[in-house]
Amino acid sequence: MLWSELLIPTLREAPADAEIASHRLLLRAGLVRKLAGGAYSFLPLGLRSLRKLETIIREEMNRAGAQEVLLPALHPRELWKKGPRYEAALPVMFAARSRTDTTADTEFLLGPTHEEVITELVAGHINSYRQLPKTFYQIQTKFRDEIRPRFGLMRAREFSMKDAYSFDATDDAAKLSYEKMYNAYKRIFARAGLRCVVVEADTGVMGGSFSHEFQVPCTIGESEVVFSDDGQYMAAIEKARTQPVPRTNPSSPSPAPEKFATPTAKTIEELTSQHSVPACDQIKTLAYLCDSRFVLLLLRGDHQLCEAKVGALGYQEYRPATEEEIVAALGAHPGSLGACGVDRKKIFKIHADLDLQEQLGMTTGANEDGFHLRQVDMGRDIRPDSYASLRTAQAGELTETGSPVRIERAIEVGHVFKLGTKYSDAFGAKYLDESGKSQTVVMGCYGIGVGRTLQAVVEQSHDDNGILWPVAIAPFTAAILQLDKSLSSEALKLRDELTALGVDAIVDDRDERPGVKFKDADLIGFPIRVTLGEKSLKAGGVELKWRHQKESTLVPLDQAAATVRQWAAAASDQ
RNA sequence: CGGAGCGUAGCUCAGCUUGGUAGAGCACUUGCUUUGGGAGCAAGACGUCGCAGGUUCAAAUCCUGUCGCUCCGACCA
Repeated sequence: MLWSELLIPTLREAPADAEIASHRLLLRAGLVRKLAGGAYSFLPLGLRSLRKLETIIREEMNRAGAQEVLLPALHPRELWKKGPRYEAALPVMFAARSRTDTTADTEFLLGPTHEEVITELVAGHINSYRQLPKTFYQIQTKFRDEIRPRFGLMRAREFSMKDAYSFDATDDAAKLSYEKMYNAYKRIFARAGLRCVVVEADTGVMGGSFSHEFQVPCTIGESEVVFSDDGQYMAAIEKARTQPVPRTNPSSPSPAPEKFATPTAKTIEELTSQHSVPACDQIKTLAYLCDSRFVLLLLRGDHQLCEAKVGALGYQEYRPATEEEIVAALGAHPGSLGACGVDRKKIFKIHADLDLQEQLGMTTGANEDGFHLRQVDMGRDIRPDSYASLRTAQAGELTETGSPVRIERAIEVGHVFKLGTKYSDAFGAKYLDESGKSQTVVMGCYGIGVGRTLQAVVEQSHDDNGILWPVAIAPFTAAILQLDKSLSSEALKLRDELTALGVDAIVDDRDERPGVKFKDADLIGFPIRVTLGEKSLKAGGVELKWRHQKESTLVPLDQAAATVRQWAAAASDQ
């Protein structure tokens, strides 16, 4: 390829609306351009990298026995209504109106993901255990009406995703499929030159029995991952469980709860400062509407609710109750709420955090404005319907084995779920087993954000001058900087030799000063730079230089191609 | 959806307070010089000042509305 023929609009200055390094670099290096919020065009160089990443993904999917399909982006609304998460997914789906739509609802939705489509397909075509297992994958554009697209490709409204779906006869077989995908993912990210960690994760709206996230630790990440210092424990914040800072639990039951006036204490902090009740001795009472029913969530005063864990209780939809709803159900305003002696007819469930189990001598709201109760014993006075992990882990707390944890931000590049039968039940994906009995197919699903992964590589691998692409997904492995017009035939010959050896190279044939070419090559970050100029020829050939190293190597012109190939091959083997 | 900020040339930004003929640097075109880390000189081209209304003799500038973008938060399969 000739530089002069391609559209490579590098920018000397960063566009003002790009905040993070990788976003700025993708724009400055001329890899992508924004069309609208959350919608990006890939320019020739950006597309080359994207395609290389997709190729890696395809190779690993195929190696793991998955087969590729291409599914529509246009989904009938009826299909989603038939599925198990229509209500929950509705807010993020773009609707597409057809001319023939007559009702208020549109007939079509733009697919945010494809479990419904693939399960419907499989339900219609797989009838026998002999046809299982099967794993399908697709790499294509998905649409999500993100409330707040940001950071370029990191969270876009239109984005490329690889999704795979496994279908198995039994739960054990499904676990095997899951493991295959899990291992394929590790290979994919390793080949893409990405350092990532795998953590236990929450299944969220997707549902299912367990899942793992592939996370790239990075300060601008939007996920939080809990790591233990001894390296034994890693988990998504939505899943993490740690031991709380201990409180001193009285050894014997309290006397009966005692009401006391707290006219100006509406918060945990005010109760601590005005009435000397440590936060850890308080019960925080949060009112939520879960699947339209009133639910109380109880936490220790010094703990924070982790909303994802509310979903893990089995609720599909949940939100904090409004003040009106709270007064109607409890008769008091936020700041004086408690679960003692509440009218259970108005309250569907009371869920308490694990760290409240068997706690004695707690203080909580009296459900009467301006009053609290002390000497509250969980088992005697509140009797929650369940104890579950509800709180957010905090840095410095200990794992079960006693190692302190820290919390780091990370970019979620992949997520694998063992789904179970949530979708196959809804779509009637059944098969006949060996004994002729009808069974439900067991599923798993496995996603990779392709554009996000590409950007994560840039975020993880750059310096002040630009990107440092791994050989595997660089737009071109080598850039030949032709510094003198007169050397055009030498440059092209070198390019052709490299091509013949399987190394893709771009020739910077522009009529630009050397400095411009060096700067642009560094900015885009081609792994290997080949400098060809009168000066280098006089010195004995061409200069070869790794993007990530300072020193260059002088190589005779006729050995240049072979040497570049060696370098590239060595890097790929690592 | 709450909070904050920004929309002026392809990019970075000034001008707005105090209304009076649209600016700079970079990029682009042409010429000359230069040529190993974002060259110099000269000449040139490039704008419905986000959009709509209003005030005014006169609006990039003041007022109202609206749209878009960015950041923080909430949300996130």
